[in-house]
Amino acid sequence: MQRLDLHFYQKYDTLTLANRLLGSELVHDSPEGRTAGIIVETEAYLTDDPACHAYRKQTTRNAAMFGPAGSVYVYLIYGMYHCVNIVSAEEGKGEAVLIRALEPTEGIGLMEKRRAARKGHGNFTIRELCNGPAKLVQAMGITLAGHNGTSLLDDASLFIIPPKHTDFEVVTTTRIGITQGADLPYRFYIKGNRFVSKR
DNA sequence: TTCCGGATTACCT
DNA sequence: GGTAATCCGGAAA
Repeated sequence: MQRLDLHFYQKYDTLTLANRLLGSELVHDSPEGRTAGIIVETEAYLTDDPACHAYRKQTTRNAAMFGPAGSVYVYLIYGMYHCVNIVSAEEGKGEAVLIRALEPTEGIGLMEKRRAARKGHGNFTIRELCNGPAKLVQAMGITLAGHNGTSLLDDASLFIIPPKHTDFEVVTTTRIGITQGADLPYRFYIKGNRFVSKR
C-alpha cells in the first residue's frame, strides 16, 4: 500500500492540496493497533491570512508549520483539545491544511475506546467518532508530544494513502470557528458526506 | 505583568 | 440554542 510522498505534498499550492487531500485516507499504526479514516473535510491556512497561526512570526508553538511539506503540525486549542494539520508549500513559508473530519474505515473499536477515555460516557455512534478536528485527533491517537513536527513520509507510523474513489463533488465554503479572515472560501468538504462536521 | 480570546466539544435547557 | 471547561500566545500598558 503506497503512501503519498514528498513529491505529492510539494506539487500543489495549499488551497489545491486541501482539495486533493479529500478522499485520501489518514492512517495511524500505533502500538494499540491501526486506525484509519477517509479525509472528508479540510481547511487551508495561508501565510498572508490573519487566521493562520504562522501569520505573524515563527514561535515555539507554530514552529512545525514552517517545516517541509508533508510534516505534521499539532496544536492545543481552548486549553483542552488538539487539532492536526498537514504542512504544505515550501519549507519556511508557514502554510498548512487543517484536517476537520474523517469517515472511519479501520479500528472503529479502538477509536471508540480512545474517545470514551477522554470523556465521560462511552456510547458513540460511528458518525460522532471523527466529525470534528479535535474528535479525530482523539480517535486516531494523535498527540502533541508524539506527532507535532514529525513527518508523514518514509516509515512514519502516521501517513496518508491516495483516494480509492474520486467520484464525489467538493463543496467550498468559509471556515468554521474563526473571526479573522472569516469571509475567505478556504473550507472544503465532500458533498453529501454524513461525516462532515457541519453543513 | 496582566488580560483576552481562540482553527472546540459536550452537556444543559 | 447557550455556555462552561481550561491553557497559552500575543497584545496592551
